[in-house]
Amino acid sequence: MNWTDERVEKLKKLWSEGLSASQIAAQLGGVSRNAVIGKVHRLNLPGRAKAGGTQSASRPKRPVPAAPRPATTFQARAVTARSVVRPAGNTITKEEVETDFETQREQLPVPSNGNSVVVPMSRRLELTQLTERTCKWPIGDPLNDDFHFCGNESPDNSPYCTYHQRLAYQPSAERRRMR
DNA sequence: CCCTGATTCGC
DNA sequence: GCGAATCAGG
Repeated sequence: MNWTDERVEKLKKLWSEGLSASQIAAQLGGVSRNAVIGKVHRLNLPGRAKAGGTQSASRPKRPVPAAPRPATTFQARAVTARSVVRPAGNTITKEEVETDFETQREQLPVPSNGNSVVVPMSRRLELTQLTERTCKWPIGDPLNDDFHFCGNESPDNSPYCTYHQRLAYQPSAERRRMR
């Protein structure tokens, strides 16, 4: 796709409106967010200001020396086999001394028995931010400006999160008597 | 992992 | 000039 005057104009407009590069790329179509960002820079459009000023201080002109693609020319030889005697038939993986940090799972109030009318909070995503694994359940009136999508994580390739999945695919209520 | 913008550099 | 690859940060 070329950067026609029209497209450049739209780019400028959307960028000035604060849309993200990926959002703009989505609207323009045919270009990646990288393309958009690259173009923005080439046009000398103002970048996104970092509020507060805490950042933007460090920015080495040349952070990347030169050695991106080493190709497959190295030999994996660093095998330091620790001779640790294991009980017969017990093959341990790798990690011997491992810092085991706790991963305490937060238990959300999700009663697995019947009475669960818990409506998950939505992430209020905009159409352009939906990805392959975000719930696409619409919320609100599309004509209203507060319209958004659920946006919570959806399993694998499902278009909806586990909650909205049920709403979307409610089995015909009367048909559980089969046996 | 998802996303964001910034930069470099081969094309 | 273009934008993929990459870096860096949230």
